[in-house]
Amino acid sequence: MLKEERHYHILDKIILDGKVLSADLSIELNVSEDTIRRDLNELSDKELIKKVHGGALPIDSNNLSYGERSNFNLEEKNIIAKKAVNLIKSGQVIIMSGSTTNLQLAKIIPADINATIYTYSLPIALQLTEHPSIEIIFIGGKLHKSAQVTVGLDVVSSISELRADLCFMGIGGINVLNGMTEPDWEVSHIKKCMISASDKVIALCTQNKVNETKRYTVAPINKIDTLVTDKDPNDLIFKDFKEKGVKIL
Amino acid sequence: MLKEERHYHILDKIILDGKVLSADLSIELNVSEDTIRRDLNELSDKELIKKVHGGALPIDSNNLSYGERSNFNLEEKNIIAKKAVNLIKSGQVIIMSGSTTNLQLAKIIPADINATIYTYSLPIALQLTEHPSIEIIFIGGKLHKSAQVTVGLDVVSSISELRADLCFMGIGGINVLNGMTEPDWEVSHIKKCMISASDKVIALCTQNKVNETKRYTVAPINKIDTLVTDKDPNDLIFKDFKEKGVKIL
DNA sequence: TTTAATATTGTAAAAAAACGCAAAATAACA
DNA sequence: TGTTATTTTGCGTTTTTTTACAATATTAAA
Repeated sequence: MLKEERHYHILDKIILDGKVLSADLSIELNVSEDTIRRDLNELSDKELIKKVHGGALPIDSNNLSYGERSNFNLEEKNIIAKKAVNLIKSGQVIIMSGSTTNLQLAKIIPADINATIYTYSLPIALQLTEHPSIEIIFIGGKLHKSAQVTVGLDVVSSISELRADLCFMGIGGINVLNGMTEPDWEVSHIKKCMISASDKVIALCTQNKVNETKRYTVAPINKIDTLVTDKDPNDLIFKDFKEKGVKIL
Repeated sequence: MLKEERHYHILDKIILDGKVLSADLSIELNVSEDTIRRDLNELSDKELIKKVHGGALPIDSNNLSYGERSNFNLEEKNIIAKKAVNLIKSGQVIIMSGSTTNLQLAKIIPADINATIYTYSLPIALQLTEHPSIEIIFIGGKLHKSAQVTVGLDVVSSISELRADLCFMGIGGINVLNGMTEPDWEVSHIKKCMISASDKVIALCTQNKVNETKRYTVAPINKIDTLVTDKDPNDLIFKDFKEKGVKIL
């Protein structure tokens, strides 16, 4: 086994177990404790772990990862995600659709939030596994390969059986007259279920989706509680939405 | 063999095995270690691999999941995967457990195979989305973060409702007397369901799991149809298994 | 404090890398 | 075609890295 492999193994184990013991690692990796100590010293020099008597501990960086990430991107979807993340409170049950905006949102949920999130998107679920306290329920079904989400009757029936406080929904198009619309029939159906399963519906919506209309209807405009957008909420484009009782963020 | 060919070979192997050793490559490609080192240097200059003492590692190993990275038995698991992949035929319905051996298997399913695969492992599902014709059904439920698989009652009940031809199962331990065993209660339960849902059970098993016994029983030895291993099937260690009617591959 | 576990330091041996050079293969070109 | 330049490769030598072992010092815990 290569030295770097051992290093990765040690880092993984430290994350998973919260600590490592030199003696354990020596047996596990089949090298002398001496070598392990040298490994720990190197990792410690790189400030990746905290070496202590008998082994090593993780370097505390809970807020680091969050801070690092949230500084990074300044694109539209991130603006939306940053606004939307404030709507999440501990204890809530949340459904997320499979949009990239929701993926960005999943990345920036603060570590101290403690909620249950239902999703049918593989990338979002994977992202959420890095969060320390979110409970993730993956909604199973037939996997749509390119979109990496599950679809089909299983998904529909699973969603209809649950109740959520919030539902974060990416949208295909939105428009005062036709409400929310989707280009894909199956997705439109799933989103209908999501809406009726949730107390509040939050639509995540980049500027370019406003006043678009797609083939299949999801819901009339008044079903939406809050529309989160990358633009100024006071923009004239949202006037009609406001009159229908939709909050703009 | 051309230099470029070697380069492709090295890159392939690094993706598949998670590492390469200069010494191995030298024998495998029939050139001196010197040449291999020069190859590795070039690939490393192009930032396609990470060269380390003794060989090289993939460059993006830090965004791999726990299971994919800290995985010393990858070569053995690959040998198993290569044997097991021949058992897959078009038209079959297959259940896969969440082991890394199954992940390796998922990577090498030939493109012309046309089957339906049920899984409850996020990494396996994600891997399978790259296959052109496999139909993937993801079994939903509560997500176990570090293992990146769904667990719980939802999974159990989903599995009990289906029928499969084959079931590829990673195992915690195996032993003629106690049969298949698992260290985790929930997993043991899920695997029981998998077995009773499948016509044939294929156990994927590295040498070191043989004659191990874990806390929870999954099934007696005669429930296993085929045991796929990285060792020679004629090894004496498998004698007792054969007498119980288990095929060894 | 005493004792057992863990660290440190120095050393030696083994493995691997780097270097320089020359032979061989390949490409370039008159 | 023959000649020359370039690339590729292998080999011996030197240097560096990695590792284990032993002796000694330090730490933590009973």
